[in-house]
Amino acid sequence: MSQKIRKKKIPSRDLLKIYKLLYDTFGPQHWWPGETPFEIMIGAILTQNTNWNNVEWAINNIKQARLLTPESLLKARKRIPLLIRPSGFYRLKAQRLIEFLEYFVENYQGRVELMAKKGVQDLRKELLSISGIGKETADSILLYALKKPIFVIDAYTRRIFSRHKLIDYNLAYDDIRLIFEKNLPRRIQLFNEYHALLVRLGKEYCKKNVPLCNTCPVHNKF
DNA sequence: TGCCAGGCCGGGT
DNA sequence: ACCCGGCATGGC
Repeated sequence: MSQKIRKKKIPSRDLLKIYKLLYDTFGPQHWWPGETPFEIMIGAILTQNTNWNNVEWAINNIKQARLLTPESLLKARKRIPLLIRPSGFYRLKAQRLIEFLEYFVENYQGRVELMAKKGVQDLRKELLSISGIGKETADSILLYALKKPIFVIDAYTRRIFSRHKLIDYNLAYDDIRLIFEKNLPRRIQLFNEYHALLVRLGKEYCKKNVPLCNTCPVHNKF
């Protein structure tokens, strides 16, 4: 039997309460872990279903090859699979990177500031039209690279909130996203920190086959 | 050692 | 509208 769908909306104060609890527990997470918006974009694609350590390894390979710019990476497209090999699914991700790079260079000259001029909803549609960029990847790019007010949902978010019976695990991505966006102040920094804190909590306490332990800082707190 | 990691796509039902 | 197999490496 599947979990009951929560019928009442999650009150805004609950979401803020959880945020404060996480922030008080873990402190600022300084996300996204990348030095430039472009590096963040690359990382968002490479981290799909992949441990972040492997992604860092891959990004460092690109850096050491001095190819961490849209144009240079696109020109060296044949080297991409080998460079990003540690991040897994490397042939697939090489294709995805190339598709994104072509889009980025052709439409915005590979310049973040030009891309960021466009409205968030238009950008989201554009990103989602690229094969290999789904909702979480698009939203990560929008929030962390382009500083747009979009709340990123990931497996940890879904798992944490469903285990605490605040949402149905199978609720659609955008439905979960809108719960956060509608019940929180529309602030970039809040969206940034909240998602990062959820990943932090998830990594330490909410892995796939490990039930939430009673030392989880959120356990029985709301 | 098997399971997992900050998904996504395409084909089948 | 779901459901599933495939994609791949490295850490524990």
